[in-house]
Amino acid sequence: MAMALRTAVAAAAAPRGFRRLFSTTVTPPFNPPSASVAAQQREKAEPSTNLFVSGLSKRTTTEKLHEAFSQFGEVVHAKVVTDRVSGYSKGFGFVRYATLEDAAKGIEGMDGKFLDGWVIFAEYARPRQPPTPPENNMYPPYGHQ
DNA sequence: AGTGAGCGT
Repeated sequence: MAMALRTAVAAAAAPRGFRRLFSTTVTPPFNPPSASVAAQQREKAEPSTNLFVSGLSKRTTTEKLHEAFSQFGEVVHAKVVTDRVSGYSKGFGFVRYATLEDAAKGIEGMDGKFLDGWVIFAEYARPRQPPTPPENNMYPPYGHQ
């Protein structure tokens, strides 16, 4: 009985080692851009009229942001993100141009430039979160089925 | 906070 058991254990362990040998010969599948949403969030967003501006001075206001980016196109909306309770700037903001061409010129003209003594970064903003959460909160979370 | 990478009350 003891020998049969040891044989069974050895037979079960062997195939795992072979699988590793064969797995190295498998060609890795191509990874489309839509493979991982989380990884895509770390990459630069595709061209948009909306711009994400970071590296701002804490003293830079929405008006200053609007007027600085207006030199390179028609700004339809600009906003410095501030803390709701303290009211202080978080050091970044958003600028929306009227057209994609203006947005491109805005990046070319403002990215890496100085604003209020700080080097700012202008890039295309990522699409925002779903603005309309579905009505699926009527029932308590983690509740039983 | 005097904060210093980030994606919005």
